[in-house]
Amino acid sequence: MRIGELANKCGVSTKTIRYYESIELLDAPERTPSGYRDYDDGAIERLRFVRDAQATGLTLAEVASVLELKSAGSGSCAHTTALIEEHLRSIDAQIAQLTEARRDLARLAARARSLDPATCTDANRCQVIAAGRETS
Amino acid sequence: MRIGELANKCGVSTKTIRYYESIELLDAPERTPSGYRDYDDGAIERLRFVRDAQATGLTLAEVASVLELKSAGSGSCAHTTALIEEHLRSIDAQIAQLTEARRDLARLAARARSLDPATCTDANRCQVIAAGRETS
DNA sequence: CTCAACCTTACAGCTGGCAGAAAGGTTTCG
DNA sequence: CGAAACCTTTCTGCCAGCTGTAAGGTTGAG
Repeated sequence: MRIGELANKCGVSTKTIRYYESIELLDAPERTPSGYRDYDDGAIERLRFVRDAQATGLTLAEVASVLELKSAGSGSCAHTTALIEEHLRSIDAQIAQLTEARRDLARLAARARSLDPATCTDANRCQVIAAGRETS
Repeated sequence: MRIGELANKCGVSTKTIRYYESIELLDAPERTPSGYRDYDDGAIERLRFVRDAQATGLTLAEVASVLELKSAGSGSCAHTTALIEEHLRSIDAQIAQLTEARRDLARLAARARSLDPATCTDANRCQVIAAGRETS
C-alpha cells in the first residue's frame, strides 16, 4: 500500500504521515524499487492508534513515548495510564485557569456595558480596561 | 526615559518593548542624539494598557486593533467591549472543549485502572486507547 | 504515447510571544 | 580614565503540528 492509500484510510494527509515518520512516530516502511513507501496493514493500526491517542489530548511526544516503551517490550498499559492521568490533571489546570480568566472577563464586560462610551476619549486609557485593572 | 527604565516601570523586558514596537503595537519613540529610544510618560500608560489588556486574555493582535481604532479617533469602548464579549465566547468554547476531552479522558482512565496490564501485549493495540475508541 | 495522478526530497513558512547571542556604541560612577 | 551597566541592530531559535512549494521521477488508464 502506498502513502496516499494509507492516508485516505486513516483520514490524514500524506504530509502528516511523512512528518510522523520524520519525528520517529512511525517506523520507516519498506520501499518499492522506485522508492515509494510501501506499507503493510499493520501501519493502519499503528497510525490509527496515533490518531486516537492524539484525540484523547496526548501530544505527539507523549504518544511517541508510549509507543517507544511498548515496542521495547517493557511497555504496559501502566505507562499509558500514568500519562492519561497526568494529562487529566493538566486539563483540570487549564480549565481552572480559563474559568478564572472567564470570570475576570465577564466582570469586565459587565462594567463595560454600564459605561458611557462617550466618556472614553483618551487613546491610552480605556475605561473598560482601566476598570478591570482597578478591580483586580 | 530610556528603554530599560520603561521596562522596569512596566514589568516587562526591553526585548518585549522592542518586539511590541516591531509589530506596531507601540509607537516608535523619539531618539536621543546617540540613537537611544527616549520615551515620555505617555508610553508608560500605553504599555500598561497593553499588558492589562493582554492580561484579560486578548491577543496582541486584538490589543493592536483596539489601539488602532482608538488612535484613529473613531474608537470607543464599544469596540473593546465587542472584542471582550467575543473573547468571552471563545473562552466558553475552549472550556466546553476541554470539559468534553476531560470527560472522555476520565472514562478512559477509569477503564485503564480496571484492565490487567499483563494482557496488553500488542505494540500497536493498547487496550486503554482501543477501549476509548470503541466506546466513543 | 500521453496525460493525470501519484510519488519523491528538501526547504520555507505559519501561529504567538518572546529569549538568546553576537558585535558593537554610550553613559555614568568612582 | 577605566569598568560596569546600559544601549543599539540583526539574526536565530523555541514550542507543536503540520502545510506549501519547487523540482523532479513513476505509474496506470485510455
